[in-house]
Amino acid sequence: MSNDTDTGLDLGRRLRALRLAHGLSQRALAKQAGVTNATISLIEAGRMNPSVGALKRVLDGVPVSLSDFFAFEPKPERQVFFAAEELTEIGKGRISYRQVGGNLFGRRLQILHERYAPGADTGRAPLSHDGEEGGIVISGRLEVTVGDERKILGPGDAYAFDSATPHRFRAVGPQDCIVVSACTPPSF
Amino acid sequence: MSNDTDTGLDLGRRLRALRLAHGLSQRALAKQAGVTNATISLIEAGRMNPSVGALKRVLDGVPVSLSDFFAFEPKPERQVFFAAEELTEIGKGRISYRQVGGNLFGRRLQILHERYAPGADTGRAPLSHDGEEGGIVISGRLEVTVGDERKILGPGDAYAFDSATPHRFRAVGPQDCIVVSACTPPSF
DNA sequence: TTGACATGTTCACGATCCTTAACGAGGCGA
DNA sequence: TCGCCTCGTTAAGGATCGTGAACATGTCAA
Repeated sequence: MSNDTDTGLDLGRRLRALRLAHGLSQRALAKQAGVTNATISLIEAGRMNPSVGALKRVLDGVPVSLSDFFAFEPKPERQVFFAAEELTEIGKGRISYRQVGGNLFGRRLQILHERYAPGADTGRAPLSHDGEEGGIVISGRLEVTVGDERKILGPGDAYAFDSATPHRFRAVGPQDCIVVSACTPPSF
Repeated sequence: MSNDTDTGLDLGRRLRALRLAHGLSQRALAKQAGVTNATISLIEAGRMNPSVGALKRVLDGVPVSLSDFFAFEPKPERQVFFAAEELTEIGKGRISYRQVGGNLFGRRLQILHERYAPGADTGRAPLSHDGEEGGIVISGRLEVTVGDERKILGPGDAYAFDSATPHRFRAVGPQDCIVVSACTPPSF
């Protein structure tokens, strides 16, 4: 750990995931929190060990309590993004189901067909509810943020993650975005 | 708040309560935590706003998680020590009741320093409320009637019974009788 | 392309943390 | 009483935080 200020807390990861899940830029969060964007950047980069007061101000800008912030346990790494050709075909009949991540999921799945207007945005997502979810982009372009990972997916690309991880979806580009998604347990 | 580093978090009170609850001195906690006793002292005094890493090290020495630490809601400040002249008089006539603590709202225990003039008598007590009470005679002689039992107590003697039982106190002998009593819940 | 804007990063510097090393108060046995 | 220990507090100074101001990159519209 050459340059890092390692507290063994994943402060940076935690904060970045939290911020992105709420659709905030570093400067936006900094403004709400009353600190500077440099502070956010350095904390997220793990290059500084903030004071409790500073961290509280930052979290008040989200807002999230210190207790909840530290209660959030970042999940162990797992494959999140799958290229189009990585999907496994499990289609039956005349419909082709191409499953994300092989047999990672259990059986209590609800599958949705979603359509995003250009620029549509899920905004913030609940920080922690049990379950898993995933989806496949059919057409258009979808920006997916999961934890501190962000990627723009195109037709055929897919995502899959644990619902406890903060996440966010946003359609980018000029056309509608169509996604087939699934989650468990079913969430009307 | 002249000199204080006030984060609105009661960091100092939290930490002190936690440390004392674990029977640790500042130096003992500091040693286990790998920080210096000065750090503990300054944090508890509210004269410094520790870094998250430092606070984590301190809490690891307890040990308590950051989440639990911040979830812990410190009780509203309440007076703990009372000088003799600070006890609030709630008696009248020939019996003096001097209560520990002025406002018992939200408390479960009422403690009284009682002084009976010679021959003073409580009469028959209301027998409705639940709870327990008891006391120790400090000086003089006290005739205690509980239910159908009656006894005269001298210095060092004590009593304890269920408040629902009819009871009565009467000072006997030539001198004042002093009793320290307690009951739960408070009876006003 | 160009400009305008937003994003995240980096750097110099004043403010603050955290340590080292003291101090005063209080308890206990000789 | 003395000596010795432990307690919590305080002062001085090097290390680090957090800021203000740049920088580099990417996106979008014209």
